[in-house]
Amino acid sequence: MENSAENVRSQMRKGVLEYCILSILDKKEAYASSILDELKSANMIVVEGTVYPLLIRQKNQGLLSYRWEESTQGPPRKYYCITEKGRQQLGEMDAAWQEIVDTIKTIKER
Amino acid sequence: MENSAENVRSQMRKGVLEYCILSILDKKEAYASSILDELKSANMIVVEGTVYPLLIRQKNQGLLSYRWEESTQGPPRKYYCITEKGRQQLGEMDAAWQEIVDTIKTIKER
DNA sequence: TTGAATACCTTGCAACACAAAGTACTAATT
DNA sequence: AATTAGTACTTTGTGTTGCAAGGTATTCAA
Repeated sequence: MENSAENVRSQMRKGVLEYCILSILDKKEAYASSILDELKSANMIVVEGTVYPLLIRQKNQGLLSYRWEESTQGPPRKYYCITEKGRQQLGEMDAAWQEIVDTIKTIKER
Repeated sequence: MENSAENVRSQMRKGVLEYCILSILDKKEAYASSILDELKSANMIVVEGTVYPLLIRQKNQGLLSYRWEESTQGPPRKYYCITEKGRQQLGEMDAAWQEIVDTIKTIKER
């Protein structure tokens, strides 16, 4: 029922992943697999079944748009791109993140 | 369906709250209402319905123990205290938290 | 005895991450 | 031509979490 170390990380990822993905797409458009690679290289382990539904959710909320692009290596890719609304949301997330970081610092330092 | 700013914060709290509570109890024992007050004063808005079940969960996992203490002002208080196992878990959470903070820094700086 | 303050607890719901399985396209083997 | 490996996208079901809303119980003052 519990894999302590991994479970701790999994729970902390909640809500933060969405922030990571918007941040990645704020720099340049990308498709799901490449986003997965970037997250892994930044030490954030995630799986497909988490990222795909998340991208669809964000698209349905109007935070992202996408276009199909042919690939010479395999099936076509769905390139996601942040929207204006997505940038606003990202701004809110930057603030929320900073708040949480500060809160924990406050609690720890007391 | 959505109160964007608040919802963003609520989602980010997931998994982090547990960390905050263990951190607070690592310094000194406390009862639920006083923990709520400390969280609020550190800018982490939470409600009773969140904290009580969380404390019970952590107790059931053996991370906390408690004792009842009479109060001159109202009903008796349930003072929670971190256990050895709780301290170990807290150590893992410290590492997990640092990892996430670093991950986001990495993504943002690229 | 009524009300306010304090403190604890429960129920039902929505959001999220994950495991596991499935679909579909391309290119290199066999 | 058929099979296999690689790439990419999608869906279903499960467990965990935070929250709103409501409830129980104790003490003390008006």
